[in-house]
Amino acid sequence: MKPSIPKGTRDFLPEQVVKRNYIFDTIESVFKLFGYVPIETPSMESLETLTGKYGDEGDMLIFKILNSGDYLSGVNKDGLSEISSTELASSIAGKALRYDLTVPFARYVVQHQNDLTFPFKRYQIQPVWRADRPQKSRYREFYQCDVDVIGSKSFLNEIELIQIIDQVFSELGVKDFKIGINHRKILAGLAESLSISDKFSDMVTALDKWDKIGEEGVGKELDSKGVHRDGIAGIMKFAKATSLADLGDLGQSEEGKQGINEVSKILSKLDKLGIKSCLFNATLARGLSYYTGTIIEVVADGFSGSICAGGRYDDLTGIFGMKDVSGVGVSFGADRIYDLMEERNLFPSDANVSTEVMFANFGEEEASFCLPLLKEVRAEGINAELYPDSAKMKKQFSYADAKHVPYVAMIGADEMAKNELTLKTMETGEQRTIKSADLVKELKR
RNA sequence: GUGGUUGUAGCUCAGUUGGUUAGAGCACCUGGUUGUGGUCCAGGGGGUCGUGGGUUCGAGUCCCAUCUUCCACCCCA
Repeated sequence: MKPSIPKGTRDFLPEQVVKRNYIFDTIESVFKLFGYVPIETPSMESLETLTGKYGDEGDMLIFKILNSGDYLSGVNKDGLSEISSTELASSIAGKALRYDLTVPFARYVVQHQNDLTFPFKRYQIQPVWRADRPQKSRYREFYQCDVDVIGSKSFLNEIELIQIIDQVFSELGVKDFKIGINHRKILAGLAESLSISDKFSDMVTALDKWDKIGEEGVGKELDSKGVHRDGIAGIMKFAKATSLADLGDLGQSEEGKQGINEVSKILSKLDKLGIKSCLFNATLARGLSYYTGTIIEVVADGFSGSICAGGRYDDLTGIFGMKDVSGVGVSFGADRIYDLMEERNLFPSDANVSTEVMFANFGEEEASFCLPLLKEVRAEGINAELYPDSAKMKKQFSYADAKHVPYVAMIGADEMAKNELTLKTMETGEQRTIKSADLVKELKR
C-alpha cells in the first residue's frame, strides 16, 4: 500500500512545525497580554450543535462522523429514494468535526455558565475541518486562533480586538495588512431604507464580492436575485462610500444610525491610540449568518483571502438556551498567515536552529567523557546533543550541517587528556581549541 | 457541489507519430581525505511510469473509471 493522506490535509516537516509554532507562540503571547485565558473543546460536536449556524452552504461543508456500530440500523431502507441527503445524514451521523471555534464556544459558554466569570475572555487555538475543495491557502484541516469576549456589549471589546490584530501582525512582520470594519446594522439599515429587507442575505453576499467582481458583477448578481432597480442603485451608491460621513443618515433608519454611531466611536478611539491600519469598508459584509453587529476582516495586499476575520454575535448562545449574551471575537487563520509569511520570507532566519552545539562522537570512552559537559551546557539553557554513533567525521559533520547546527565540539583522545575541546564555527569554518570549562562562556558570546 | 488542470526516482522535471533495456539535475550511499560539513572528482543504489480496467502484436504515450495536485466558481481562515 502506498502511503498517503486524505485530500486537503498535510504532514509537517520539523522545520515547518518550528515556523508554525513561531506563529502560534506570537499570537498566544499577544492574547495573554490582553488578559485572555485558554480553553479547549473536542474536535467533534453533536451534529445538531453545528447545523444551521453557517448558512445552507455551510451545512454541506461540515464533515460528518458515521455512527458507531451498525449505522444503517436507524434508516428506513425502503424509503431511501425519498429522503434528502440532509435527513439521511442526521440518521446515520450524530457527530461531526467542528467547522469553526465560535459555535462550539457558544455551546461551551452555555454548558459551563455556572463555572465561568463574565465577561468571559477566552482564546482557543485548535484545528477545524471543512469539506471544501482545496485550493491555494485553503485546506480541509487548518488551525484557527480565536479570541472572544462574551457577556459584554461594550464596544471597548471591539477596540481591544483590533489592537490585538494590529499587534499580532506587527510582531509577525506582516507590514501591509489592512483591517476592514463594517457593521451588520449599517447593512440592515441600508436594506431597510431601500425597502429590500427581505433580500438582506442576498444583498450581503453580493456586496461582499465587490472587490472581486466589481460594480457591474455585483449589479448583475443583485438583479438576478430579484432586487429592484432603485434598490440596486442605492446599494451601488452605498458601496462607493469611503467613510462613514458618505453614508448620510441612511434614510432615517434607526438601526443604521446605531451601527454608524458605533463604528464611528470605535474608529475615533483607534485613531487616538495611533492605530491607522483599521478603516471603514462599506463592501465588507461577511457571509457567516450569526453576525449581528460589528464585522471585521483582515487582508494583506496581493494575498487572496482573509487572514483574520470576526465580528459581534448577539444570539449565538440563545440557540443553546442562554438569552441576552452578546459576544464578539476574531479568528486568525494560522495556515494562511504561514503561507503569506513563507511567500514573503518573513520568518526569522534563526527559526530553524534547534541544536546550538553538537558534540562529535569519537568512540565509547570519548562519548562518555562528553556526557557531563552536555549536562553542564544544557543546565545553562543551551540546546546541545551528542552524535549517537562513532561514525566518520564526514558523516557527523554532514548531519550537523543538514540540521543547521552552528557549533560542533570535538573531544578526541588529545583534548580529553588536556581537558580541552576543539570548537568549530560551522558558518565560517574556523575552529580553535579551548578549555572545556570555558565552553559555556564561549557559546554565550 | 460545478468547470478545468496535474500525476514518470526521495525532490524538480525530460521522455518524439504508441516500438526493444524509461533519462537528467538535485538528494542519498561509497571512495578520493582512518579528526572535519557546505566546494570538487570518481563510482553506486533507487522507478508496479498515481491506481484499476480497456484498445493493441506491443501502452509512460491512446480510451474509460477512480484517487490526488493546482486553478476558477460557490463559500471561507
